[in-house]
Amino acid sequence: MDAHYRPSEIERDAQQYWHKHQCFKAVEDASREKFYCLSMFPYPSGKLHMGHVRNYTIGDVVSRFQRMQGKNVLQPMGWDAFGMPAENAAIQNQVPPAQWTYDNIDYMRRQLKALGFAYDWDREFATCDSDYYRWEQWFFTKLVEKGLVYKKMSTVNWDPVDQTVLANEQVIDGCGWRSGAPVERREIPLWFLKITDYADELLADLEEVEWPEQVKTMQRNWISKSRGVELSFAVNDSAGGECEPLSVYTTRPDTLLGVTYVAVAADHPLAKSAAEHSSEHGSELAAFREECARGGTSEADMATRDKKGLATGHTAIHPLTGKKVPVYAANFVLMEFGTGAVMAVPAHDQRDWEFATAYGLPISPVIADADGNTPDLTQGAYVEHGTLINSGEFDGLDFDAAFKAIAQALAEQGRGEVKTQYRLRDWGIARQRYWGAPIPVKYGPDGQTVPLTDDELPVKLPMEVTVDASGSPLKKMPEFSELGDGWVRETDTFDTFMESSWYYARFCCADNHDAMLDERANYWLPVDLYIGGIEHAILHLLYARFFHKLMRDFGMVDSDEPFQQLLTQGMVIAETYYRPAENGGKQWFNPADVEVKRDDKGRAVSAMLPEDGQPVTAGGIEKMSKSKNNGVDPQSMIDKFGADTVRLFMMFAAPPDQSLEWSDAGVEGAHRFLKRLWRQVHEHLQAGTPAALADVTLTEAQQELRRKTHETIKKASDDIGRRTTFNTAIAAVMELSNALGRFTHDTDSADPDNLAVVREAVETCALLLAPITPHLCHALWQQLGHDQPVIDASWPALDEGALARDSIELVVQVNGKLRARLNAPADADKETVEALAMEDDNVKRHLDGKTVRKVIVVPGKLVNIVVGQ
RNA sequence: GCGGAUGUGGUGGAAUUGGUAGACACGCUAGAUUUAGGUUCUAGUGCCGCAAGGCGUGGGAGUUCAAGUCUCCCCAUCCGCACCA
Repeated sequence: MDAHYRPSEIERDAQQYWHKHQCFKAVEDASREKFYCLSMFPYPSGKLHMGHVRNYTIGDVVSRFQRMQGKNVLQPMGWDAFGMPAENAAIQNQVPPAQWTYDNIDYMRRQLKALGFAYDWDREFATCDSDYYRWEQWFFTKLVEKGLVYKKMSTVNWDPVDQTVLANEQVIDGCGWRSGAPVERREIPLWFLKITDYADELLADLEEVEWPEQVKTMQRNWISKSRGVELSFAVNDSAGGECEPLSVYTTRPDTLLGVTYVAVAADHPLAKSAAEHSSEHGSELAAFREECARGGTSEADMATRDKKGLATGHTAIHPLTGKKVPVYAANFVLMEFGTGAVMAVPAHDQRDWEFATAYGLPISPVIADADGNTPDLTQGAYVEHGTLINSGEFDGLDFDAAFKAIAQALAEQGRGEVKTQYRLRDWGIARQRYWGAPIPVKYGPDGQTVPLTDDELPVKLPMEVTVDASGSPLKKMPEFSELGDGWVRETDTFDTFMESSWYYARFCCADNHDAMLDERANYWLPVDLYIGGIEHAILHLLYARFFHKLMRDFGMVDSDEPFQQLLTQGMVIAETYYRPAENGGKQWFNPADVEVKRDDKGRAVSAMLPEDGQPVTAGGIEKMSKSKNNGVDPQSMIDKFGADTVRLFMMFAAPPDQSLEWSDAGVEGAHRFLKRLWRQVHEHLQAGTPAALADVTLTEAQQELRRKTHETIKKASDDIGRRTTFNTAIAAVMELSNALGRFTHDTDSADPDNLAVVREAVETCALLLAPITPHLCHALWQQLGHDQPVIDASWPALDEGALARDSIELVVQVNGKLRARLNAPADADKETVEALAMEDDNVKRHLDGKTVRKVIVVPGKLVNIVVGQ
């Protein structure tokens, strides 16, 4: 055995072995328990970043662990290949998006292979392969048949200079990112999927999956089912003429008598007609509407704007009292949301209160506070439920009774009804972009809208294309869009969330050219463990769950949920450094190029660029990104230390669901540990031939090392298998390695009996680390004389007998403060333990002159003696 | 603005069921060995204090024999918000 750890050779050899023996090819086998482990597939943006490495290392560790548990494991990999960056690269570098994408895939595939991930590469595909998206197009036409698809007008960001639709990401401070022109909102007809039809089931089935509670909560809040009342206000214009009644939804019908105004979205038809017809408010209102139409469409944009409003001049008639209240147009009411209008109760809704306060509108309380008094409304609204006041016949009712009575009163007049509503909106799936799957629809000369038939599919995306910043390229390609006889193709493409909503199922049968899915999907699905970033907690995961239910309802899968267990991994973050730039912005420097000075405690005190000797400013620890130039290239780390070191550091530096701070020193530490382990095995093999463990009568020291070995097996098994806290599993193996070092240091290392116990310990290290550092363990296992490769070895078995102890350490507290530690027999009863505690000198000193009031004994842990004066 | 999370030594983190705060690692200090395949080994290292001891898990209150862990309030940071993926 080589005395030195040489990762590049070891990793090459192990990877060649796996490749030659097709170790990771997954074959359906009904007689074996399956385990489908899936990591979120990457967008092929160029090269892997550390976030990918982290994500895929977690998946690989679990896959290899489950394999060692005897499961039939499937771990596939593919490419989420459609999306905007390919178009942006095309504009910048004049490279066709397809070429750019497939080149990136080739490079990133090599990187994944260099990291030694146990993928079944036979199942690989990219979503931009027509073999993949053809099924998506086919499925879309089936959804149309089933009535789950419709077209409606929707608001998009319009760049008036580039004459193109912008994504929210491309809107910076209300302006187009390329043109810099203020963005306008525009209404265009778009395709939608009826995800709201499945809202109830999407809520209910969250109970069925083993997901982090926080993710389930986020999804519940996103769908947000509420019970309320939809009611209508009659409306008069400023001249007293009758208008369309105004429909609003409220979850607080109990506060109906506290309505002092009504607010509508600026783009609500009522605001529009008021702007056009009202002489008094018209021009002012038109200007306000124009102002509201500027800027991005994202909800965060809208909600953080200063709350502004303007009276429309219209009045609404209170449906129960007949009282007249003003109708305002307001920028915080969203047309997309509900009816685009709200009834305002400033006494009992904080946002209404703030608006009323700013615009001098009346605030009238109708709910009593907890003491039954009129609530204090000087500092804000009173939003709790309570007993009704100032509400005429409804006075004295509590929330439930008032809800019922007021809903009934409205219903009797035909002015309202109880309604269940969801915050969830239908899924807009049309994009005015080139690099996506074409939506398989054609339009006829007489305005017909017709989904394509099976024999017209797939609609292949033309690969030779000129992409520029203005508009959709497909629109400008008559050879694509013109079908003759006045028929034209839809030129919008699918939202890329469509592709990522069912790829996990396609991996089960990616080679089937005759069907979207086949029976193999039911062998592998649901995915047993799905791993990916927390940033996907809502949209991607919700859409994929929806798609799974759609496929189920078409009989393609028999499960209700796609992902049984979910692990949301944290971000990879790193320090940032910058200097003020001349244009007023910041020039960012990569941490690898910056030298940090530290004080004698290791605190960073200053940083500078060795290149010019001038200082740079630390900008805080942020997510690795191009914009902050704080990314660390995985490739350079693999080249320097090897894949195993990178994998080990990634898994050791933080638990998987927390953010992980990159540290060069930490990577070196991980590398050091692997070198030490290699050396330990090497020295062990040099020391001689071990006796058979079964024949050895163990000394105390040997027993202790065996106990440590089996404690480590117990902890690592639980940490990896149940808790998925790989960092603590690694720490446990490090402890075993330290114990091993002490043992060989303190005892005769050539003694065959000692060697027997050491052999068990080093083999345990190799097996426990095999999922994490598979190349190194492959080599160690070979060196330890095994014919069978470690990839086919079983997870080590726990010997409960080795864990036994005669005595344990107990802690003695006096009034909760630690005063003594004592050794007690493992099976000592309460009385014995208490007596032992009382005998301790230091304990006696703290009891001196005081009365013992109570003694608490926690068996196997501690004694707490409570004393008073 | 709304929804979700996080906060522990100089640093990353550990403490799984309310029961010894700081495992493991980095860094730092001292010593030894070696002088080059990113050395290795030993000892020390939460803070204050000579010590006894006291203090200590973002801040403030509370429950408990006992709180990093439970409850309430506050602060800071991060993620998502429907066309980034």
